[in-house]
Amino acid sequence: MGEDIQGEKPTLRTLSQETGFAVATVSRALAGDPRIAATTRETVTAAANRLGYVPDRAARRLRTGRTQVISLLLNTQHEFLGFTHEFLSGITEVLAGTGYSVTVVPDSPGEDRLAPVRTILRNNLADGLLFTRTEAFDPRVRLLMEADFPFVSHGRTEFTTPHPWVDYDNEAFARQAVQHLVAKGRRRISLVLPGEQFTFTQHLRYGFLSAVREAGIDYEIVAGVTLDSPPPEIASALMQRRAAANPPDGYVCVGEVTALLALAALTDTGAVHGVDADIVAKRASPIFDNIRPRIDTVFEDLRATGRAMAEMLLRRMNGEPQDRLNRLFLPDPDV
Amino acid sequence: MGEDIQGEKPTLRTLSQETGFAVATVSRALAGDPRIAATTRETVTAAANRLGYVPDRAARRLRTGRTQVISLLLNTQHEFLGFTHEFLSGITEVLAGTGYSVTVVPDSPGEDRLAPVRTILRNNLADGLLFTRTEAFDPRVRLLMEADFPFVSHGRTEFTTPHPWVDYDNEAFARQAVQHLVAKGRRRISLVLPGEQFTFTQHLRYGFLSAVREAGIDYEIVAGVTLDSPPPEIASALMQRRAAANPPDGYVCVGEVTALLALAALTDTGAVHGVDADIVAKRASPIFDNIRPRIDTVFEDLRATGRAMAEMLLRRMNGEPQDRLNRLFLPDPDV
DNA sequence: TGAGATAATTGAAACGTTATAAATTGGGGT
DNA sequence: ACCCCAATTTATAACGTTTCAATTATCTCA
Repeated sequence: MGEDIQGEKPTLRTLSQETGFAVATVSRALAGDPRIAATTRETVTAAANRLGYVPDRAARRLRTGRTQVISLLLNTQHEFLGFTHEFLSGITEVLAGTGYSVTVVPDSPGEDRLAPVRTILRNNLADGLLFTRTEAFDPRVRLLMEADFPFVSHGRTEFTTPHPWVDYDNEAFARQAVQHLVAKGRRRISLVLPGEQFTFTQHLRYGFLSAVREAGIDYEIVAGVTLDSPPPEIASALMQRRAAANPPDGYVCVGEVTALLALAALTDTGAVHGVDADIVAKRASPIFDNIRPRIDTVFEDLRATGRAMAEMLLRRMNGEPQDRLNRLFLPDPDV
Repeated sequence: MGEDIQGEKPTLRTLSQETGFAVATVSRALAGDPRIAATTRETVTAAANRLGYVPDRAARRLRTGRTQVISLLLNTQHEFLGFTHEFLSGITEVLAGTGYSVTVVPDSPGEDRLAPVRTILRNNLADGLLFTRTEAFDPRVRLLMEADFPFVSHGRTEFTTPHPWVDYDNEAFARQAVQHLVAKGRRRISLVLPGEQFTFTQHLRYGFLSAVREAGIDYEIVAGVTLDSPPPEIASALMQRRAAANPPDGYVCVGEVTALLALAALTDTGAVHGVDADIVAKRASPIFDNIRPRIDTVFEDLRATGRAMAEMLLRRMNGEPQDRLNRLFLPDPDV
């Protein structure tokens, strides 16, 4: 491999000198333009490989306006312990080798959620966008659709215009979790919901309510806190409830942290998991395998989610019709 | 704010027409060149603000060769549950507003660890690099030093040439953990180490060994597995040991997963934490607050680590002498 | 008053690529 | 032999920025 240290980084001009063709010809040969003779394309490609030519991203970007960048809005709050890691791994896995790079942009919950999107649009910082924690009438979705900018949301919206999304069937999860608890004989099931603004909160509520009603059992949705409340607040809400009369005997937990909080609340009030109450949790990491007592879980594969979103974004950027680009992950109970 | 939709994106030429100065003058005025009259600078800056001018990254990059990008090698294996999230949050926190963006590059453990670095160097994909899991004679460090490319490693090396790094004092952690267990009366302490190639493995071993020898107690380093082994393998190694004669009565756990495994091993073999054995763990997330029984922990602030690394990289890129750019985080025991 | 310096500004080139439009080549048909 | 057309190739401009070298305006001092 007598490659590099050749001196300078090879450019189209280098290839032009090397092959004798003009720069423009070289460019089009590498682009696979059918108007360039097949023999020429071969010659040029061979030279490019030999010299280790790689197109300069800045130059291409300046000329074409395409950035070869995909941005991910990284939310600072997530209920799953390995959310960022798994999700990001899935995304980079798909994008490796496509020439796209992934930039991470913080999406602080307190601040204007539109600001980072505006910056990206205005300054042309990316060719596509991925984000999570989608709201029913998410302003980011509205803005991106208006701008006709490629994106995939993690979570659906309630807009009538279709757009690409990847989601997990939280309605089915909630329903199955309740049914599982009912099968264990539980008669009063408790649920902590995420903030009202998120679409998946509605899905969870609907699945939960329809299942408890169908089973004809009692239920309660913990008031005053959401999944995003500080854990101590959730803990104290759960504890207070257990201290009162007629505490729940079943918990549906939408994430790992809440599941641990519920488990701790049981333990700390002298209740025994499996006897006085049961927990069903959605999880994204394997840690529950190592937590005692074991609690029943449903796995949400966030790496696969990241992969699906990245693949879908690539297809969207390739111009596929938007209304086909949707994917709903169904719960795969390991309970 | 009568900004945008002005039609076209404002460029230096727009500002030139707007202010009457030449493009070159506008450029230097915005750069704060002292050879440009103060009044001119004001005029130009005002116009830039009014029109919402933002320099085009591609053009600047093409011209200057600087990418305004910092790359993070994201390892797929980490012992801490929120490693990626916390670390990345710290980095983006510091880089927000500096004009640098962060790209994430996968660093797969099985593959050549140099490959992504080579690509970044060769294709000029970034101005600086951050990475973790540093080895004693890390080939990435060697390559980057040769190329005189700015980077900060998470973890030290054993090269004689100094380079910027941020590290956690794992030797002190191991020592303190042992001392804590000894103070509780424990006499046979067990440790699972990371792979031998990592520098911090040596630090952990040294701190551990010197503390147990000083205390004159027994110890064992779990054989056949490392922190990166699949959790079931670690679990079975721990279980087997507990089933044998004279099991350990103390565990030093370098991460959260191992701590949970140790706890599960105790529970599953009928031993009681706090009675038959104690665990001290390093943790990076608050989840242990919610795990019962409570185990003693030492907190490693990975968000602060990310911040420190990003800040240090900025300083390195600004030309500060390398031998000053080091930071060792000391364990802050909450035990 | 003007020479010589200093301050301020500017034209032009370049970074590496792609797209447009024009130029060249080689046949085929008459 | 000549013209026309298709097949290839090429020169050129442009994307938006920075910087070198050159120009112009302003000032200082004999």
